[in-house]
Amino acid sequence: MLKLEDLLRKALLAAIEQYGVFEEDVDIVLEKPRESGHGDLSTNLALTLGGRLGRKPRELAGEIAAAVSLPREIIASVEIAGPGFINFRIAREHQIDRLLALLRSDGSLAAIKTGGGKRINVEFISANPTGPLNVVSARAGAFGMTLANLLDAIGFDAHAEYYVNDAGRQIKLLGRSLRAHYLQLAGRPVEFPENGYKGRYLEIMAAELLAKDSKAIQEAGAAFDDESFQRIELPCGDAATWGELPEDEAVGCFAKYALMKILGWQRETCRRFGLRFETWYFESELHETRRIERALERLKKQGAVYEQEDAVWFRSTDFGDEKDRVLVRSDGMPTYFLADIAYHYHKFQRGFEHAIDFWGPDHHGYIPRMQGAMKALGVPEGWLEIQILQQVTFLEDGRILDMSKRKGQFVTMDALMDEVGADVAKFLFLTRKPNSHLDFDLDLARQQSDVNPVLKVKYAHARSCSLLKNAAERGVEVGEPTAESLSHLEDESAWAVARELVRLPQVIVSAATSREPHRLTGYALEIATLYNQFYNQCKRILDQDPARRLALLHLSVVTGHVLRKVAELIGIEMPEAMEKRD
RNA sequence: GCGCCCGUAGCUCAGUUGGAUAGAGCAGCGGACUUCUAAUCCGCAGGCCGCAGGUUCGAAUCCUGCCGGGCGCGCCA
Repeated sequence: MLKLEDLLRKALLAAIEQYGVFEEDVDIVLEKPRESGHGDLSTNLALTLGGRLGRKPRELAGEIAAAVSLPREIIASVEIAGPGFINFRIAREHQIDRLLALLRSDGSLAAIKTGGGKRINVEFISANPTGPLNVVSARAGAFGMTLANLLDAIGFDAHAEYYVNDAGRQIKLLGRSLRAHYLQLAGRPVEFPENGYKGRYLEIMAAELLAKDSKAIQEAGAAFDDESFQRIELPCGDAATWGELPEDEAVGCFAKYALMKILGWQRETCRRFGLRFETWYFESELHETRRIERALERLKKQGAVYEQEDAVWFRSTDFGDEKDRVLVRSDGMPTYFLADIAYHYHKFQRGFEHAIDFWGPDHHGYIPRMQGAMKALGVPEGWLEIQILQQVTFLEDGRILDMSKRKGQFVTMDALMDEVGADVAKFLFLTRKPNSHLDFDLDLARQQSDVNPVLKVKYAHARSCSLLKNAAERGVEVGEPTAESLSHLEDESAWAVARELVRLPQVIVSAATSREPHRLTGYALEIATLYNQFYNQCKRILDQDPARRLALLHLSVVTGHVLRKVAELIGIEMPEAMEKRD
């Protein structure tokens, strides 16, 4: 695909030299016209050039079209149309080559690997470890993972990362909350902490701890066997004795236990959702390795810091923020902001050439100060890229669900997967672009019916598989598609599928570079629709004469391959058969 | 009040980074099952692309100003 565009660009450049226009003067845009009647590729070159040269675009287009020289076996026709578009129609032989190139390991999907193996860090979800993962994290999960997959697909080395805020007030509050639940269950009067976590999960956790005690602790700890979680350590002793400890110490033990349990849940939820994080980065590590102080020192050295009213401030107004921000509170505690600076600075030091963060819309006001801090630390402009994922509103019975964690009334990511399945959820999240709000109607998603676009895609895939299976059962030798077999592709509906299939490399590149993974789902749906149309149009493929039959079967081979490729990027299953529904 | 995001069919949203006659799904109406799996397909109807200016060959897309909605504006995280 890209090679073809280069060829056209070169030819067009040669054709416009006569007007004294050279490569550096123009940006030649080639795109697939919306209407297939307008050819396979189109350029607006004459339109943009017309104004500059003081010529009528349509006339100019005619001249350029006449001057452009292209090999016949690649470009079948060059036409001018509309106000001055130049439209190219790709020769059948070359379209077939492109279809075949999709299947080759050194083909068009290899050609888009232009990232040079550069390491890119993609951080997403990073929810507080104070409860089970909330559904609002699911969208970030789907986007982050798919973007990481896309970056890998274009030749980068993407590194999915989860930041764990396992230090600070929230954790203390978590410990106090669990302790209160535990003591209450043990029949001891205790005041529940203000703003404490009241979710059922903590009551259950407390009950389990009360019933099984050290055994529960051992079990929770045993869940962490891999490297990322070596920081997780068992709390001292057993729960029965924690109640006797001074409150501060007891809180520490309860907090450790709660953290261990909750991280276990969160990790399991991510696994179930198909999210593979290469690193779980713990905030506590930043404290232990003194990176927080070191980041502060560095900011001080740059003169970006001052003291006022016992607190330490970052001069973020120097970097376009609306006010300066506190780094160290007057009680001597570093703020979340400072820890986050240290974390991102360390991310930079770890050798990533680029970092992408996915944040919720409630954090957008945080961007200027974070970017300001990176700049102050000498991190190159643009190194940190922050993507804001807009809000998801969940609807049930036509009403908006309140997702507040604190009130203990929330829908978990696990509940979502129980209800609609991971694939449906992922696909639906990825049908909207990142910066538009998403209404997720649970009643609708629960229906395993045709309102679910993902099923349409899966069905199209299963259909292509069953067609091939039936062919085999009838003794038809299918084998691999070749230029010869596909040369018998005649049906217009089949070519409509083919033309869409060969766009795959471009779709991947554009989805990756624009950070808009939702283009993948749209593409998959388009393929499914076109394939269904084709399937309806070309009745009884297996009863056709052998040459045509083989061409259509081979088109199905490529279709299946492309759908699986997209599914792999999105992280969903593509079944070979669907259960028959009556 | 200031900042960010959004405003496209009755509903939920796409719109290939400024292109040709603005699309899809659902809902509505009418068709196609002696089926290679109908979870499908075909047709009809549905639009002031929030409003008003501007930029240019050309704007749903870019700029400005309004209107409407969401979110944010802590020594919280």
